Amino acid sequence: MRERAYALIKNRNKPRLELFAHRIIDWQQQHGRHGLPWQGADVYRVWLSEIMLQQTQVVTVIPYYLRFVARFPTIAALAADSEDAVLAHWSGLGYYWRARNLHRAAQLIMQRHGGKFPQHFEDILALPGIGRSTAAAISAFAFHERRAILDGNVKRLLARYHAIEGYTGEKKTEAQLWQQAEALLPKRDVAVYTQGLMDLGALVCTRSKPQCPICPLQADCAAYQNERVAQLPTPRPRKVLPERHSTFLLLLNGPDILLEKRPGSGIWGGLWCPPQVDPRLLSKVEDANAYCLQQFGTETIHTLALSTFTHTFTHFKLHITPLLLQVINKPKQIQEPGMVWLDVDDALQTAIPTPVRKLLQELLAGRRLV
DNA sequence: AACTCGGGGAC
DNA sequence: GTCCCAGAGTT
Repeated sequence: MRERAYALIKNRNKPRLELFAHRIIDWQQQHGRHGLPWQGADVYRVWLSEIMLQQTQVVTVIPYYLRFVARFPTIAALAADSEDAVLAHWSGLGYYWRARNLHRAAQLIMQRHGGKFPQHFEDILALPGIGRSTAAAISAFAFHERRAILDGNVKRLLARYHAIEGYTGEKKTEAQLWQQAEALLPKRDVAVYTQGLMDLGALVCTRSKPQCPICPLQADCAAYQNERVAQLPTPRPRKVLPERHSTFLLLLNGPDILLEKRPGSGIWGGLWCPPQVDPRLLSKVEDANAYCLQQFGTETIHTLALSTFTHTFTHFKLHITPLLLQVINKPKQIQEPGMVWLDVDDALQTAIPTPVRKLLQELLAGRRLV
């Protein structure tokens, strides 16, 4: 507290905008995060970390990041490998278009930029999966360029610091926040400053129970002065989640299960899933046998409905009823190229979404593969 | 401007 | 259960 007061007096001749950055940089060097695996790494690793960290917290990302760089150590290695291999290493992290864009961008870098990650902001921004904020973060961290980021942490921090009202996802509010983010940029030490903003948002200016007493911005934080910290930023408008129902057809032939590749766009794009069917098409469980015979040419000798569970997405709830179908044949001729019979153990190593992974693991644990 | 993309941590 | 996280792309 006394140190901060002294800092304010000591820097009284500095312009106020510069003082903000100075406090962030000072705080980062003393209290920020320094041991993250991508900090100080090459631009490929900085890029990868920024993509993985979109809408995903640091603790969740770290194990995925380490496995990913071990498997794909360079842009060239990433570009040369298959999309399936990339998705398999993304399996469970969510927002799978991030992985497909990453893979596509790696190939574009090989073509357009001779395998060297572009250094110019406009070229970085032009890569798929990289928007304004991510391009700025890469530019700041890897190239020490003076660019403003605006991620969830910074939005919350600035909304409080300037007491900006309105949902931060709203265009008008976001425009104000971008303007502030640009205005507050320091002339130098942009990498440390950017990391400081993120860390202060993640560690001190948290969504709930922010640590205002130890915050370096407390002295002139508008929300703190007005006792509006708990009310800012304005929360996202509430809305009721629509609900959908789906039956997962778990076709089992000995140790093998039938999976099909989902289309590139939409939920779980590019991932492998058991065939799904609208439960309204099956008036009774046995209807699934006829359905599978017609669709896949399989003859079922035993059918068992497992208990329904719910998977919640950002915009809807999915009620999943798994239907276990023991089949006695595995048609040689696969109708679609996007279909495959896989040993359940192998299926767990491929690109599957989390609810499918949980189902397969329960299947193995329950020894229901007979 | 409004929607669509997962999954998990924190509460 | 709710809310949000190192957001971007599409319409």
